[in-house]
Amino acid sequence: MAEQHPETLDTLDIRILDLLQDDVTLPVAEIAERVASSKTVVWRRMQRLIEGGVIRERVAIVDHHKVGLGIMVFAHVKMTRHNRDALPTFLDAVRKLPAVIECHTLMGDVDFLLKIVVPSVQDYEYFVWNKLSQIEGVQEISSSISMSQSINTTRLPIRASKPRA
Amino acid sequence: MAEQHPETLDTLDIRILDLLQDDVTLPVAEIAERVASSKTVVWRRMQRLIEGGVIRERVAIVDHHKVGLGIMVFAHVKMTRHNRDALPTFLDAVRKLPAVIECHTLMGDVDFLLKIVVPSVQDYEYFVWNKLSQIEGVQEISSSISMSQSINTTRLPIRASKPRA
DNA sequence: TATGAAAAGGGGTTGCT
DNA sequence: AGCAACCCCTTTTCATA
Repeated sequence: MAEQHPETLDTLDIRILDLLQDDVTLPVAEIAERVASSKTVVWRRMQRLIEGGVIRERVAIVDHHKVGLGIMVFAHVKMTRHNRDALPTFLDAVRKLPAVIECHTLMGDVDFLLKIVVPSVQDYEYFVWNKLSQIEGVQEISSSISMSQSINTTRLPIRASKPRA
Repeated sequence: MAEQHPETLDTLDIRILDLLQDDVTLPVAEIAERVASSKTVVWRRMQRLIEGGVIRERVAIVDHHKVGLGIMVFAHVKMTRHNRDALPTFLDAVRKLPAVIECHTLMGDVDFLLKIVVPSVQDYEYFVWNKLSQIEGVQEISSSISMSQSINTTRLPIRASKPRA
């Protein structure tokens, strides 16, 4: 397991992150102005946030409609009961499918929740029959098409970390 | 409705997007080298992609564990049948809840799928009772905690747009 | 009209105080 | 922590095909 415990973030860190979560292209000087601090301080904080892995990555977010990936689907995948060894196998297999942009292990009876993007419903049908259901140990797949994403953000609501109870 | 039809993207656009989806901080010169093109050409393409909205935004992705938002939950929300006017109300209300980072309208009987991040299970309990279930028209909420995110990327698998059939 | 080169400007980065 | 110099990258302009 990687170290993923909360870092100690003060108000300044949080305000910097708030801005960066909206726009990484903001000049350091402007961030400094907005958070009422200095260029040097903000720059050093940003380095710490990046090196400490608080900022995992800085990326371009692409509009899925604009690139012909109009269909977004959530697929609940249930695995056969007696083959728990198949879980890593499933993850390896699913990692090779670039249409799968999220894969969550859920508590409860549904084993995985996948978020998938494809060009069309036909493509999704193909994907399910020829890719997903072919993976060993997959027992049941139930799919829900997302008709619209009224909220779809990468922005996390960061607050000052509470001291551990 | 905003124009969201696929743009015509050639191989060069796609290769640029592939790099930018991983790292927006790459210098134009280096992108040019990697895609075997020139600085000027790549720069102009990037401008078009940004202005055309293909690149929706350029953001910092924050590790939710590192900022104390260790609990990620998917909530299926079912609305009361006879109050379809409540849908926009629901969306407005949910937009005011920063813990909700995604809200999808699904086909079928479940009306909404929400992705929510909170510090702890206790916070989620509070969130459901005092926020989510208080919204008018909400009939039923069923929640699944994500135990782990083995895939969690913003990267879309972009291919050359097929001509419309 | 699209490209390449090169100049000009701004911002990131570093070292010093 | 602040300041300032430096260097690199972005952005613009201009010349060319």
